[in-house]
This record gives sequence, C-alpha cells and structure tokens, in this order.
Amino acid sequence: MAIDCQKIICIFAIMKTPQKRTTIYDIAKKLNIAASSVSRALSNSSKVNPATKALILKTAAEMNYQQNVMASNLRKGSNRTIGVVVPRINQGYFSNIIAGMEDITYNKGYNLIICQSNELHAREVDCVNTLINQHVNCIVISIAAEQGGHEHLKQVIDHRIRLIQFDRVVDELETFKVINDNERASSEAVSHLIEQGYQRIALLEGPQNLDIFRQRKEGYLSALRKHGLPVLEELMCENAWTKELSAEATRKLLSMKNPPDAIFASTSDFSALGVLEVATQLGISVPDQLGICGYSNEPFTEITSPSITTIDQHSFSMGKTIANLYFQEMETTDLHIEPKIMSIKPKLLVRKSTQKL
Amino acid sequence: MAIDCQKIICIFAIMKTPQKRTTIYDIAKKLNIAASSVSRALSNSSKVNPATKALILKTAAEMNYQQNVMASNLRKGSNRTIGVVVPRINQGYFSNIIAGMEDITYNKGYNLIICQSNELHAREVDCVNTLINQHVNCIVISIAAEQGGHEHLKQVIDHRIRLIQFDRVVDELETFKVINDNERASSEAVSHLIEQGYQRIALLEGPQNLDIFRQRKEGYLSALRKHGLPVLEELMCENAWTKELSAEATRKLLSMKNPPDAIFASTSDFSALGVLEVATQLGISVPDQLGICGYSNEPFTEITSPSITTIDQHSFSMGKTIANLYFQEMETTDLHIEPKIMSIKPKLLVRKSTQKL
DNA sequence: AATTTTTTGGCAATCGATTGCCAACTTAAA
DNA sequence: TTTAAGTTGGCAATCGATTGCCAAAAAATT
Repeated sequence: MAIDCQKIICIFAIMKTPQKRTTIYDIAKKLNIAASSVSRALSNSSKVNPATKALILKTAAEMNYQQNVMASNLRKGSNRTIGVVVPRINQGYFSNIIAGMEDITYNKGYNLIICQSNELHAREVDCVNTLINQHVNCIVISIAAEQGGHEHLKQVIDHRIRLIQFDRVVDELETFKVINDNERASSEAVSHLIEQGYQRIALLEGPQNLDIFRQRKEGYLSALRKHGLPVLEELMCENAWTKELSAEATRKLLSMKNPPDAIFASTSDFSALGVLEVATQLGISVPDQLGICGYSNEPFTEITSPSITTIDQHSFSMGKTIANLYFQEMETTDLHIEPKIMSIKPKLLVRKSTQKL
Repeated sequence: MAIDCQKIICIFAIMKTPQKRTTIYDIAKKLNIAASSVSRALSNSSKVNPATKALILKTAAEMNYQQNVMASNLRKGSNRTIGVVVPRINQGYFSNIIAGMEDITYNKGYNLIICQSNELHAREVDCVNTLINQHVNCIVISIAAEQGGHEHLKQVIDHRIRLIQFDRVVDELETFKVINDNERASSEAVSHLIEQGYQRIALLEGPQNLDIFRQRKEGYLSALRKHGLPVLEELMCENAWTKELSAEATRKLLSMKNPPDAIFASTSDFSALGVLEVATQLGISVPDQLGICGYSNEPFTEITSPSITTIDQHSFSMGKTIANLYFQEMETTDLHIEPKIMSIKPKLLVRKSTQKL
C-alpha cells in the first residue's frame, strides 16, 4: 500500500512571538490578590466571595487562561486518564469497545490513552509500563494472542492502578473483568446448526492459550454432547483464525471423503468469510450443502451472499459497561475492592448461511 | 442493542495495604546521595560516575521505581502526547489512521489521546479545549460534519500547540495539512465510468460545507466536462451520505423517466452499498444496467456481489505520514514554521460493479 | 609539589496548581 | 458596646522530577 504521489506545497506563515501561557499567578498579580484565591475561584470553591469569583473568572477568560493540567495532576496525584491496551485499534470489535468507553469517559472529563499490542506480548508489556509511568487511573486491557507471562499485569496492581480486563482475560488474575459468555454463545450457535439439520459440524479454532477460544471450543463440544452427536477429531482445526488460514482449513475439510456439512468459525467472521469464499469457489451451495456460522458480527456479515449467521458481542455497549464499571466501582473507594466479573451474553444472529429449512 | 443478561459474580480479594510509590528521593535517601544524582542517572546523563549510575539503576529496579511522568512533564513543559480528534473512532478510515499514527508514535515514546466529536461541532470544540488543557504537544484533527466556526482551532495555535489537520480540513486556516487529492480521485473515478460506456452518471453528494465533498463534486464535474458530457442537475443528489439516505436517493433516481446508468457515491462506500441494495431489490443488474462506484475502500466492498469499485485513501499509511510529519517538522524547531500541505493521491480500485466491458 | 583542568555530585530554585492553616474582616447575637 | 460566629482570602508547603550553578574531589599538566 504505497503512496502514489506526494506533492508538497509550502506556505509561508508569520508566527506570533511565543508568549507564555497565563497562569493563576498572572491573574493574581493583575488583580492584586493571592493565587490561592484564583485557584479557589476557578474550582468554584465556596470559600471565595461571589463578587470576587466573578471578577476572577472574567479576568481569566480575558487573559485566555487555560489550566495547566500537568500541574494540577501532579498536585492531585491523579490525571483522570484511563489507558487502553488492545491487540489492534482498527478492528471493528475493539474500535467499538473504545468508542463505547469514550462515550462515557468524555462526559466524566476523563481522557483515554490508546495503545495497541499488535498481538505481541513484548509490546504489550511495554505499553503497560508506559501507562504505569503515566500514572493513569486505570488500565483496561485485552491481552495479546502471543503467549507470555502476566507479570506486567501484577505490576499494574502493585502500583495501585486499577485494572480491568476484558474479552481476552487472564483468568487466574483476580481483577475486574468484563467478558462475553463465550461458551454459552458457542453452544447456542452449534445447537442452532444441529437444529437446522446439520450433522457433521466442523470447528475452526483460535489459539488455545487464549481463554476465549478454549471456551468457544468447550461450547461447541457441549452442544454436540447435549444433542448426542459424536465428537470427531478430524473436524476440529487448530489455529484457523485468519481468513487465509481458514480458507486453507476449509479446503482440507471439504476434500475429505466424508466432509462436514457445516463449519463453525469460532474465531471470527473473517474466518467465516474465508470459508464462504472457498465454498463459493468450489461451487458448494451455502446453506444447502454447507452451513456457516461466524463470530463477532462484523458489519460485512450482513451483506455477503448469503448473509452470514454470527454472534453479536454488543461491543459498543460493552465499552460503555467497562467505563461505567470504573466509575461506579473504582473511581472513589480505594479499600476492600472486591473484583467483579461481568459476563455479557452475546446474541446469536441467525442469517441465511445457516437457514436450511 | 441491549444487553441480554448480566450475571455478576463477586470474588473477595485481599488488597495489600497501599504503600506509596518510590520516588527519586526514596532512592537518594537509601543510597545517601542527592536526588539530583538519581535523576541524572535515570536519564542517563554523562555527569554521573558510571559506577554510581549502575548502583542507582540497580537500586531503582529493586525498589520497583517508576518515573512519575506528571512531575517530569510539569518540569519539562511537554508531555510527549499527541491528541487526536476524529468524528468517529469506530469507522474504518479513522481507526486505520489512528492505527498508523500509533505505529509511529509508539516507537518515539509518545502517547495518543483519542477523542471523538461524533460529528458535532460543540463536542469538537470541547475536545479541543480538553486537549489544550492537557498541554498536548500536537493536536491532529479531522473536523466534524456539523457546520461551525473554527475559533477553537485558532485557540490551539494561540496556545502554541502544533496543529495538523487531515482529510476534512479548514482550508483558510494556515496549518499543516495532510489531505487526499479528492478532486483528482473523483475525476478519475468518473472518467473510468465514462470510459466503460456509462453516459448518465448520477452523483451522491456529502454535506457541502465540508471541503472534501465539494472537491469530490468538483472532480465529478470536471470529468464530465473533460469528456463533453452534459451536467444534469437532476442527477446530483444532495446530502446522500448515509446508507439510508443513499438508498432513498437511489430509489428516486431509478424511478425517473430517464434514469441514470451509473451512480457515483462520492460520500462513502456505505452509500454505495445502499445503492447496490436498492438495485438488487429492483432487479436492476449491476454493472450491466447500472454502474456503481463508492469511496474509501471499506473492507466490505471487496466481498459484495458484485464487488464494488471504490477509491482507496491509504488510510493506514496516511496515519503514519501524519505522525512522521510531526516528528520531522514540528517536534524540535519552534520558530519559522512554514505550514506544509501534503496531498496524497488516492487510488482507484476497479472492481466488478463498474466493469461493463 | 603546585597549579590547572576535568569529573562528579550537591543545593536549591523551578514548573503551576492545590489546600491546610490561620489571620483579618464582616456580620450577628448578647 | 462587647463577644461569638461565620466569611473571606493570604501564606507557605506540597506534589516529584529537572537543571543551572557551584564546590569538592580527582586527574592531568607544568
């Protein structure tokens, strides 16, 4: 993806001579009062005469005063900032989570600092350390796929910074968590497939070091058991969690003597898309000869032909939930916090790719 | 999009008694040296004996020291942070821009603070003010669609904060800008349609208070002129910039006595999708009876049937360009900055929706 | 051995806002 | 008129890291 052409046009500009920012001291000096009064007036304290307060505010506005948050933060020991670490910002699920969080934090006057781990553990550790350094009030994280320890998360707690894990969580760490009930959603999806008459249902798995993918597999297995269907090793494909890997896995599956009649791409809708493309190439009709179910409700699943059955994780409202969790449970109280786990039940969206009937 | 069910599980946890963070003074006291030496050692200054330095670093690590960036920032007057204001985070184009920026800023040890204006002017002003308060080093902005003044952007400059506008820019403000050559891209797209044999090409316009949409219209007009085609008012639809509005406009267009044989959805691929859906509903075959061209190269355009011709804006690399611009031109020098405009030429991606031949 | 130069590291001011404490002043009550 | 209660606002310490300036110590030079 190269840049075809970059024409650069220069425009001369006259820059103003850099004047210093106005501080509360400047305002105090001008009005011949103490800086403390200015500070109190600006923070709307009741300990300052309404008339004086009005005068201060007016002067502050005139002098174009903007609070130096760095100084305030230092003094107050908090910077009203939440750090977010996600594998990738530009992935529908995560950007929705962030958008949802921002919606809440904005109203509370908090800022979000965003970091992406790019699915790499080392980089994730780095991001977390940066955020610790920044003394953020809270770190919200969904861990990278690459396997690694979680010392860095313990560090967060040791530094007395709130920690909320979401989606991909480290189970053994006792922190606040906001997760989806992956097992139940998977189980429902597979049950739905079975009820539609599919008998040989294949599973595309994600990296099993991540809880969410283990849980989705568990849901698959439990649905098969519940309906008395055999668990067939040959129908379960490891690490098929990109579109390309899924396409490859699908080709293998469909060339079996006894191929599956449905594929549950438990990893993502991108995988499901890979399946659909291969099926289309091979002239296999979906949903009649092959049922396909994805995961995440990416926008495109609605517009493929046929549209793809998938699982909506309520990502935007999940982001809101995370932010609200911080404000309700963690902003003020600082002792005896009992980590809560909030499990949100995703919703199965039945579309054409699995409607045989 | 409601949450179906939320089960909340409480887990009791024993919290450590909150000990204070270690500061350079703690380290200094422990080693019986001055805090200034600790500071110098930690910033790897040459003015401290290598042996002492090593000792200090070792002790710092042992004491689990993490720099208090707030204090450092206050003293240094810079916080190595770039603020980003976009209409929406969870929109492919913008999240890619942010991802691209983060890629660069991460390596430079800078942080990104993200705000979304939700296309509202008042909220944008608010975001900008917050960022000014935060004393960010630079503000990167793509303005909201809602019409409004740009005093807030002047404020940014008045506060001596770097300002980079991208994509949707206020032309008359002399700041650094990173834009796409919308006019040229549009012109190319329309020329392509004409070359494919389409004669009556309709235009779906975005809000004309935004430069980018005016430019795209300009490109449309110039292509028509260049090929000697008449400009027909009835084929230009104002404010058709969501999927729904486009669908509506398309229905009107296609019910004309003399309907268009191609539609250029200059606003976005979502609009193009609206067009495609209506055409499909009406049994109008694409590309034979109707050509469709979108804008932005959203991921889904590749997988619709037929796939949609669109314009790729190199969003990820555009994000990188923005960040690099800051580091190359604005990080150090503070006088005589000549605002540059970088124009990136988008690429027309011809797909099936316009291949008549 | 005496002097100059270079290293090393301490002191204290600084960044700007906040806040506990106390003094001066106003108002109300005795 | 005096005392008590309530307002208003100033002083100065504080948050923690940084850095200019200077002195002590070490090394190099004469």
